Amino acid sequence: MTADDATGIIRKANPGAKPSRKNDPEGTRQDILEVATEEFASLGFSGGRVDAIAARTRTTKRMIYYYFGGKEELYLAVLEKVYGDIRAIENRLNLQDLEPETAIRALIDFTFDYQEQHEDFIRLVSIENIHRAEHMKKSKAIANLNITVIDTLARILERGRLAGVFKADIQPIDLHMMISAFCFFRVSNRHTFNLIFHQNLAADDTRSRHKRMIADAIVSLLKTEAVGG
Amino acid sequence: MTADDATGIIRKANPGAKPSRKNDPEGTRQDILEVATEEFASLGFSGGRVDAIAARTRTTKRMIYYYFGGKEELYLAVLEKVYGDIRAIENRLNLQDLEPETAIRALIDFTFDYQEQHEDFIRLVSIENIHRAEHMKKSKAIANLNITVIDTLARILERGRLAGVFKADIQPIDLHMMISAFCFFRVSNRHTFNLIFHQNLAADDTRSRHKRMIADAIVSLLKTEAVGG
DNA sequence: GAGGTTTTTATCCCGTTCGTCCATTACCTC
DNA sequence: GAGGTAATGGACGAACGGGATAAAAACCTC
Repeated sequence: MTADDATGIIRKANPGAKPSRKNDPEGTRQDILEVATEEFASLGFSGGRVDAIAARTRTTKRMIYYYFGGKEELYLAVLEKVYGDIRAIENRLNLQDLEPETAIRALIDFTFDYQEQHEDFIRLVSIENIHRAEHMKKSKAIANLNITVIDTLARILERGRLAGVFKADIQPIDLHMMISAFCFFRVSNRHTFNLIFHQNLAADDTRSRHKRMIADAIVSLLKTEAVGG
Repeated sequence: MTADDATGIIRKANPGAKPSRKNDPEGTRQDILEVATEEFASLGFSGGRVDAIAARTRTTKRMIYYYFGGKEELYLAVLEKVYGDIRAIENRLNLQDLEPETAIRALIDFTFDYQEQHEDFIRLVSIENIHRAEHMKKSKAIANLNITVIDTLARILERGRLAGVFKADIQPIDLHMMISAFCFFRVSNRHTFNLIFHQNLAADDTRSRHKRMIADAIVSLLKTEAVGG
């Protein structure tokens, strides 16, 4: 195996000579981060291998330590990236122009689709919970993330109550938890669930049925007067 | 450290002599299984250490291999035990004498409490999903488990529909998924959720509020006529 | 183009960890 | 109590895996 094969990239054509090196700090960093995301999401923190990550990048293991410091810091960087992504998108949601019920349904729709399409995110969150969020606790970036969903929900609920469509007294965070729980579980637990109940939670018809069911459950909860007790 | 200290158990008093050994195959097996449950639930399959398990049993690592064959088989035995436990309890539930709504609320109540009280189970299920249920797939014991919850739910739904209290057309498995999702998420994701939203999902008042909310959501879903679409 | 800094490559190191080997002790049967 | 089987203990091995070291190549600045 020649050096050419090992690196896989030669940017200048310099026949007969050693392949020249091209520095690309940001590219290298991103490359590592992307591969690490896959590795950790797929195998967990303990299961993920630094050597395996290095092997799939176009660079070497040394660069991981150079840019990130170590396995844990790399994992944390991955975590910060995926959390940053979802918050950024959430913050761009604009639901204030919609009718309360429509707004809630739109938010559920978004959450449902996002979670379904970002299995890596779901897996990383699950993994982090297995670790009792011990890594996340060290992250200032995640602690400082601007969470607007709760405010968004609070305003929708308030408008709904004023309009008389929402009668139940539900706290925004609780509502968010309920929506997340539904959407998250379908993805996070699909493997054991499918196996035990002979289902296919990834199937199209199941998906649309579930989406409707979840939205109906939330909406009917909000519309129903508390039973009291 | 003497041999006495190392084993921790001397069943016969034979002063001045080596402590005698007592064979206890079933006890040894159970001992290992219990410690392994804690270890794997706490640290995951990759994170769990065979040596650590052995150290906390009253026996040695050799016995793990003698009785279970290896790390993976031990982990599978743990999985089979906890799944067997919950199914056994579920199968003993008797909800057919209750009014449909009361029965549903009782089932939710049970599920909620069981999940909350069996964090090890929740964690092991999460862990197994991280592994895409690859270990569980190898288990005949789990595949052959008798799942009665779905039948129970089906009968409650049917009775509710006949009585005119339940109007929505919901499939038993979907309903079970929804209930599980709620109850599971609160426990499985509590660490990241608490951190991000500055909550305490383990607090008493949160717990009872959530239990009521979940039950209300399910019940109002079932009682509400489908919106159609 | 010289000097210093940043980025990169190649190789080595040592603690950890799963699993095994072999000898020994308890137990059961006749 | 003799002989065979089941259960147990303790130490050892070999591979793995995270991380470190040293040196070279590219890049930037003046």
